[in-house]
Amino acid sequence: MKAFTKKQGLRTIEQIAKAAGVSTATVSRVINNPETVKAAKREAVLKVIEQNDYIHDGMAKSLAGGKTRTIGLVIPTITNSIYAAFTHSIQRIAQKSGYSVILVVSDFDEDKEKQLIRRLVERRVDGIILTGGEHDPAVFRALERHSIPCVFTWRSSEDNIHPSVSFDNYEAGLLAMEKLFSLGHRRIGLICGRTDVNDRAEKRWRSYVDALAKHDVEFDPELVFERDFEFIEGHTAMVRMIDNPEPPTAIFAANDIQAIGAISACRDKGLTVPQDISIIGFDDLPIAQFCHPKLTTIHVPASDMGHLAATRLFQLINGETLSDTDILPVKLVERESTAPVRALSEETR
Amino acid sequence: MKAFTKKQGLRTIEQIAKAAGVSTATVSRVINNPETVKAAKREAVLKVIEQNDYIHDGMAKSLAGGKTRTIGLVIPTITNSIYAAFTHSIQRIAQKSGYSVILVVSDFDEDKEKQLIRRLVERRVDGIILTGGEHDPAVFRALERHSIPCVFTWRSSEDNIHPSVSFDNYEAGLLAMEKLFSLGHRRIGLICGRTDVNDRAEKRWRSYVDALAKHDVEFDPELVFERDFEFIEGHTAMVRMIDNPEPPTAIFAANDIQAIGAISACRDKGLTVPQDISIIGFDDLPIAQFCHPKLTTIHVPASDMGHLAATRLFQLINGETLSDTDILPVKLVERESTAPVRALSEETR
DNA sequence: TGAAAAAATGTAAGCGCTTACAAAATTCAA
DNA sequence: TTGAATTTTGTAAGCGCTTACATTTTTTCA
Repeated sequence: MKAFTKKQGLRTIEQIAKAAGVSTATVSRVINNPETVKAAKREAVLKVIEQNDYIHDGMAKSLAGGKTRTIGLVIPTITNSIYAAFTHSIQRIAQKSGYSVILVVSDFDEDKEKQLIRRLVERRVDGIILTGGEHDPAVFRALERHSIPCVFTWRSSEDNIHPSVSFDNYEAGLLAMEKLFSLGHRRIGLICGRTDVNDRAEKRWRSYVDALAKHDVEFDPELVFERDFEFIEGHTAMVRMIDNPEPPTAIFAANDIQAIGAISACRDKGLTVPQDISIIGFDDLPIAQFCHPKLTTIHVPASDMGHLAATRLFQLINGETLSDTDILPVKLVERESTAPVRALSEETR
Repeated sequence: MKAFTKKQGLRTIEQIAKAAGVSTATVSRVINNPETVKAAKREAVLKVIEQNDYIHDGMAKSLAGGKTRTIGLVIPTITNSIYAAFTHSIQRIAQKSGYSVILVVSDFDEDKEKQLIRRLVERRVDGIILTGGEHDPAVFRALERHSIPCVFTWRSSEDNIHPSVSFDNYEAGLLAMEKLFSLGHRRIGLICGRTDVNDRAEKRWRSYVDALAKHDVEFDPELVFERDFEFIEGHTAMVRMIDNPEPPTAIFAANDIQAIGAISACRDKGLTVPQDISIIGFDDLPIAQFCHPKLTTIHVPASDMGHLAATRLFQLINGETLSDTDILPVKLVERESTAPVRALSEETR
C-alpha cells in the first residue's frame, strides 16, 4: 500500500509565507487580489505556490471570509431527464462564476427535502435554487435565519419575498388540451405525476379538468392516472385505458416519459398512434424528436429556466434586490403523435 | 423588500452555550456525542437549540474537525442519462451516510476536469469518485498531496493505488459484435463516442476492430463514426451509412442514445429495423424497453456500479485499505432491433 | 531635495467549531 | 463515611484563512 505516502510540501498559507519570505497577508493577497501586490513579490510567492502544488483550504477561507462560493440545487428526481437539461445549464453558469453546486435530490419527499436543505444550510451555501412550490415551512425559517438567498423554479412563487423563474404550467396544460379538442377529441385520458407531492402535476391536472368543463365533457375518474415518472407507469396506465369499455381517443400525458410509455403500450396492444389514438406529451425532451411516432408535446424551457434562475440567484447573492417573477414562454410543438379523431361508429355521446 | 429581516436568534455555539448555562464544549458534545452528556443538561441544551432553529456552521466544524462530510463525483456529461442512474445510486448511499455530494461535469474536457477537481480539493472533500481513466497527472498529485481517497469507475484502474469499480468495456463490446456476427452480419458499422477523449469509447472501438479481424472482415473507415452523445449524432451518422454505396446490414452503436438516433434515421430513410438493418446498442437505458423497435443492447450495471463505488469510497474514507478492482458483469439483452441478415442479392464479397 | 500622499506590506484579531487536558461532580466499595 | 475510581463538564488552544489597522516603502511634486 502506498497509503503512507508522506505528505511533503507546504500546505498552509503560513508555510508558504515563510518560504517566500513574506507575511501571510501578502500570500492571501496574491491569491485573492494579485494586483495589490508588487510584481516581484507576487512572482516569488506564486513560484513557491506552484512548486508546492499548494491549494488553499476552502473551509478556512469560507470561515474567515463568510462566503462559501457554493450553491445548492434541489430537484425532485433525476430519473426524468428534463431536470438534466435544467441542472446542466445551472452548472454551466455556476462554473463560470467559480461556484460549485451541491446537487440534492428530494425524491418528491417533503420531509427528506427538509433534511437535505438543512444540510445545505449547515454547509452555508451562498444561495439555493428550489424546484416547485411545496416545501416545509421549517425550510423557509432556516433560510431566512441565515439570510440565504433563494430562487424558486418550475413554479412562480406566491409570496413576494423570493424571486421565481418559471413558466405557466396551467396555461401550458391548456395549450395541450385545446390542441386535442381542436382535433375533435372529446374522450380524453390524463396521465400525470402525483398531484399530492408535485404541484406542477397538480396544475396540469387542473388544466385538464378545466378544459374538459369548458367543452362540456364530463370528468371521468377512470381516465385519469397519477403515477411516478417512469416509462412503465405510462405504459400500465395506458393499458388500463385501452381496456376501458369506452376507451379514450386521445391522451394528455403531462410529461414525455409517461407519454412514451403510453405509446409503447398502444403498440403492445395493437393500436397505432396517432391513427387509433392521439397522444400529446409535455416537456419536449430530446427523445421526443427521435422516438416513433415523433412526439407532439409542449416545449418547456428547461435550459433557459436554469440559466435565468442561476443568473437571478447570483444577482441576489451580489446584493441586488429583485422581487420579480420571471415567466418564460412555452409552446406547442406539433409532430406526429396527434391526429384528428376518427369518426368511429362507436363514438358515443 | 424584506431584505433587512433582522436575524434574531442565537447563531453560534457560544451563544447557545451561554443561553443554556453550559460551556461550548458541552454544546458541541450534545450535537456530536449526545450520549456523553447527562440527560438533564442535554435536554436543556437541546431545548435552546430547537427554540432558536440553531444550525451549526459546517465550515467551522470542518475546519476544526478536519472532515467535511462531502464527496465529489466527477462525470463527463449528464446528457447521457446512463450517468443519471449512476449518480442516483451514489447520492442515495451518500445521503444515508450523512454526506453531501458535489456533482461536477467535465464535458469530456480534461483541462476543465482538472480545474473542477482542483476546486473539489479546495473544498477538501473527503473523497472523490472519478469516471474513466484519462486524467491530467496534476489531478493525481493534488489528490495525493491532500491524501484524498478516490475510486475509479467505468474503467478499471491501471495503477494499483486506487481501487476501481467497473465492468469490462472491451468484453462487452465483443459480446455485441459476436451477436451481430452470429446473425450472419459481416458488413457492420460502428457509431461510438469520441475515442480521443473517452476511453470507454476507445475500448468499444477496439472490440469492434478486433471482432472484425477475427472474422476476417476488412476494416472500412467509411463505416465508423465517432460522435458526441446526442440522438442527432447517431442520426446523421446513420444517414451517412445508408447513403454509402455499400451500406452496412448491421450497426454496433456503442451507446443507446446514438442507437436510437440511428433507428430514427433508418425510419426517416424508409428502412425498417431490424428487417432491413440490425442495430445493437450499449447501456440499456430505461428507454431501450419502450422505444420502437425495442432495443437489443448491452446491459451496463450503472446503478450497481454507483452503489459499489460509493461503498468502496466510504470504506476508504474510514481507513480501510483495499486495492481491489471490482469488475461487474454485463449481459446482452436481446430485444427487437436485431435479426438475421437478409440474403440480399446485392450482398457482395 | 524633502515632506506629504499613495502604495505595499505586516501584525494580529477574529471566523465558529472541536478536543486535549484539567477540574469538578458523582459513584463506588469497604 | 471516605478516598479512589469514574463520569461529567469546563478551559483554552488551535484549525487555516481574511482583513482592519498599523507600519513601512515608494512615488509625487513643489
